[in-house]
Amino acid sequence: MPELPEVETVRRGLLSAMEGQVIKAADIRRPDLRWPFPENMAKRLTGAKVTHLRRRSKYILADLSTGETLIIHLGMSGRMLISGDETAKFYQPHTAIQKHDHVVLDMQNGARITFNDARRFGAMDMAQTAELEAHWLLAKLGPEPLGNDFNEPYLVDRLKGRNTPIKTALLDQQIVAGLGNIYVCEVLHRAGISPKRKAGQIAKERISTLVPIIRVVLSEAIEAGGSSLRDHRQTNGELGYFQHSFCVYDQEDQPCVTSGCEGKISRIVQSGRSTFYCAQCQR
DNA sequence: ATGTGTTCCTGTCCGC
DNA sequence: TGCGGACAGGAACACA
Repeated sequence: MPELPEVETVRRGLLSAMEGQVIKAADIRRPDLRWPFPENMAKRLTGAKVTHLRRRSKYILADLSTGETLIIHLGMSGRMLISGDETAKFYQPHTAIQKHDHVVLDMQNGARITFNDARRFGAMDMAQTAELEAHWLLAKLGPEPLGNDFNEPYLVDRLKGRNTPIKTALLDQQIVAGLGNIYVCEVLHRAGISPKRKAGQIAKERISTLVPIIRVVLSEAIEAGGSSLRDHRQTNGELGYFQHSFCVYDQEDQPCVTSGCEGKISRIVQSGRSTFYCAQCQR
């Protein structure tokens, strides 16, 4: 799925078509994604103005004039595509419904937002905006990696005593919210830390280096429009291009790009997920 | 409380 | 070509 940079790319792409605009009609084409859609979702969306379009971790949050917020998660394969937006830099005409188009929002300004998700690991829910932070999907999330609450003392403290590998710890959304498999691999490579090292056994000076590296990697990826491997698309259908900057992810058997390193990228499996790293320069 | 493995679902790719 | 198995940007859940 989209990790934080991909979700942020999608949010930015949706801004001009959605923020400040009224939802004219909502077509909910099946009863559920990962979970059932909320009661009367179409009715609750119709006629509402989107006052703000925000992001929390990997969730897109559309605050509505009705006092509710639409919560959107893209899962592994979710896309949001815009058509019919006259103000768009790259105009896309409407197309016929495609396979796996599950939700279609028609805006008063003529723009259409289509949520497409082949694997249906995505989700949508609605909640009172004032009570959003208590929503079960959001309540336990850790701090935003690009925000001030995520800092060196915080991370050192949260990893203290943890017996799980650092790779697994950084994937834990309760520790830091927004990293996924790609960016954790890339971050650990830049930090020169082995993904296998127990989180609680890494010197605090080394843990501290992770904070700025996480910020830089995510920021660079957002700048690049995210990473498109299989599913991720920007809202105009364009690919992201951060995948061309991968040092380790999906680079099994490639030579390590660290200057002076003679190593080769390995793939291992941790907690059921692929980890890519260089055993030579990541210790 | 922490750590690990399974599960949801569809599509694609690789080897035989 | 066809078929089976592995694998895919996530994360809730069940269990040790």
